[in-house]
Formats: sequence, C-alpha cells, structure tokens
Amino acid sequence: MTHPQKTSVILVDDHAVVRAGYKRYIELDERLSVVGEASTGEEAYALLEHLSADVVVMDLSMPGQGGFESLRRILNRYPQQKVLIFSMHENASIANQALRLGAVGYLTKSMAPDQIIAAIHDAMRGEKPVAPELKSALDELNAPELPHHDLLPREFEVLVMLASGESIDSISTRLHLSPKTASNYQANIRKKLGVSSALELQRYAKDHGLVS
Amino acid sequence: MTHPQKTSVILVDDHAVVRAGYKRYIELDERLSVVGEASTGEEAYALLEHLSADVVVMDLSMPGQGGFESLRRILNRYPQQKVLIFSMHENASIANQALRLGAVGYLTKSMAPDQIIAAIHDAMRGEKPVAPELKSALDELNAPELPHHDLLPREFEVLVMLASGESIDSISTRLHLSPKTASNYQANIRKKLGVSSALELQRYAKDHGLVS
DNA sequence: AATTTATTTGGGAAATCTTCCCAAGCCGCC
DNA sequence: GGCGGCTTGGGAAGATTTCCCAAATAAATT
Repeated sequence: MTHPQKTSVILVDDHAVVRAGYKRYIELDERLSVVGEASTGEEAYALLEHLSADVVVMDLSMPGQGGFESLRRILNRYPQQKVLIFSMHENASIANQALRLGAVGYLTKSMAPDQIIAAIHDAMRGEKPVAPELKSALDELNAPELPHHDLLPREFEVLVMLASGESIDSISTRLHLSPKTASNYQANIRKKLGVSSALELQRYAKDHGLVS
Repeated sequence: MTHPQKTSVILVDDHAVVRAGYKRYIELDERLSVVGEASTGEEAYALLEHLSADVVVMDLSMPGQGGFESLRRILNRYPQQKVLIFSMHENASIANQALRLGAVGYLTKSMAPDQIIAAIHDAMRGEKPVAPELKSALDELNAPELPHHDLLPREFEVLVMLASGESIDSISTRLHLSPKTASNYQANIRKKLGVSSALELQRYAKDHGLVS
C-alpha cells in the first residue's frame, strides 16, 4: 500500500545552524517534508499566508516575550494550526504558558531526535506530545491546591508587581494605596506562600510561571 | 599549492539536532573537519584524552553552572586547547565569564553561519573572535570604574551571597559574623552600588555577571 | 621598627519596614 | 436586612536597615 501523503512541516528558529540540524533529522523520515523555514515569528506568520503546513515546529527562543507573542498571533489568525514548540528551555512554567496559549505540544532540546520525529506524528494523530521530563512538573503546576491559588485577587496583583521587582512605594503609588496597605498585602502574600524575603517570593513567582 | 592540513574541530552540544546543524555547516568548508562530537562537558573532557583537535566548539547550555565547570576543567587539563564558545545566550556577562576562564572566543546563535566559520579560522590565526553584538557590552563590563570595583573584598563576598538569595542570617552564620556586621555590609554594598532593595541588588549582580 | 593606611568587625541610636491584629466600608447574595 | 468575603488602612510591637563611629588586625610605606 502506498502511504497517503506526506506531513508538511514549517521550521521556525532564529538560528540558521539549528534549522539545518532539524531539517536533516526530519527529512530522514520519508513521511515528513519540510516545506518552509522562517527565522523569526513575524516571518513565520507571513509565511503562513502563502503556504500552509500540517505542523509548525517552532522555537520559543525568547528575546523577551517574542516567542509567545508570535505564537499568540499565529493561533489567533489560524486557530486550527498545529504548532509544536521545540524549545531550548526545559522549564515547566514556560511550557505551561505555551500550552495554555494553544500550542499542540512542547518538546525540548534534550529529547532524542527520534522522539522528536515521533512527536510530530503524534501531533498529527491528535495527541498533545509533551517532553517527558516536564510531564510531572506540568501536572504539579496545574494542581488546584497550589498556595497562590488562594490569594485574593488584589493580593495576586500585588504579588506580580512585587515579583517583578517593584518596591512597596511604587506599588502603593501605582495602585493608589497607602504604603501601609501595600505592605500588609505583602505580609499576607508572604504568609500564604510561605516565603520570607523578596528573593524567595520572586523565585516562587518564577517557578510557577507568574512572571518571566 | 596544496593547502597544509585541515583544521580539526570537536563539537560539544547536548542537543543532537543542533550538532547536526553545526556539522553540516562546518563541513561545507573543506579546510575544516569535524573529528569528534560530545553531548556533555564530561564527555568532551573524556574525548580529549583520546583525541586532539585544533578547536573545540562548545555550547554553554547551562543546566546550572555545568558549562562553565566543563570549560574550567578542560582548560585546566589542557591549557593550550582552543575552546570557542558558541552559545545560545547573547549575554555579555556570560561571555565575559567564559573569556576570563580562557575561552578563545564567544559566538552566538544570532551570527550568520559564515561568520561562525570565519571565527574558527580567526581563532586558528590567534585572534579572539567575539560576537559583534557583544563587543561594546563587554568593554563596558570590563571598564574599571564600575561601581562594584570599589567594594572591599569582604563586601564583594557578601554581595555574591546576597545576590544569590541568601539571607542576612544565613550569611552571618556561614561567615561567622554577627548579623549586625552582615547587615552593615549590606548597607555599604547597597550604597556603593546605588541600589535600594534585594531585588535591585540581584539584578545588578546578574547584569554584571557576578552571579548567574 | 614605627607609622600610616586599608580592612574587618560590630555597637549605639534613629529611622524605616514588617508583622499581626483589628475594624470600617463596600459589594453581592440569600 | 443580614451575612460573608474583599479591600482598605490604623495601631503597636518587633525586626531590620541605616548611619555613624571605633577598636582590632593586617599590609604597606618610610
């Protein structure tokens, strides 16, 4: 029997040298073919206007929020597009954000090349391949009983500001609160999360994907 | 005239798919040949016992301090070895640390493939190729009038501990100081660096490559 | 050797921040 | 209307930070 038709793939990675490696491996599988390449999210977005592909395999190489922003825009315009993130970052909270945005899977560099190929086929079959070393961390991250889930809305807001380095004074000004109130929020947040310093709080927020 | 002999290269990167890309590009240049590959620093170190190469091209892909540690060990054992760092991180302070450790150059993923090839030849010629977008930042970083250059030795030590998240208490214990003294150091450090909170201090240290 | 100079160490006192407890105002809900 | 949860901040105690200063030690200079 002749197999139906090849799965088409677009590669997005700002590293030409890396794309060459992906391509070599992907094309070792005769059921796959790389039909396009892009070196930035914007380029990928533009490319999709002219060219459709079954799967977009894309790095999230993160100069700031860049990778996420592109993912958001692509999925906004082409909600059915299967986008597989293939990131350098083995970070559950980044993976979590990407999957929430609608990526169909999240792979990491530490996976063996054939696992990556397998993941592309999995995605075509409707599965949501995730790097095995992130599976448990992801479940953990989405567990409903995490400490920060019972922060009050306002507390959460303050938490994010604190974790991104803002001072009590700046927060109280921006939120039109008395420094006293902001400080009280901080104390409550720290108690609920079980941390005792600004740096621990920042680490908590980073680990749980509340700030980048 | 027949050219002398090929420049031999060992590739070190924990991403098989990336190594494939490097290799493809490097071998497009007939004056270069990839004589070995390794997927970890340890492997590279072991490989060098059996195999010598003109240049080791190595990622610093940083699970913790891993990349630096390997670089340190390799250069300790083979001080003449030319090691070219080819990192994903366009971060001047990381580059700075690597170069101080004795790497012969620092390239980044955003460089064009032919610049990378050129850099390998540069290194063979005794030059120290550095990614152009990092040049100025590196000069900046090594400028002698940076605030942290006039910290006292002990202050510097405390700075590093503070920046990596240790509390005053933990520092005073580990350093056999009174909490009072540690706290005084903190105040002096903050004044000299012109920061006013733990997070700002951490950011300063990160930006200047004092901690990772 | 004697003297300066820089560094390390911490106390005292005041200022500032944090914590803990509590209460008033507000909003939605039954 | 009354109850409950959220937001807002005061009061007071406690802890930390800051600033100033001084003794002890080490290093450098003459």
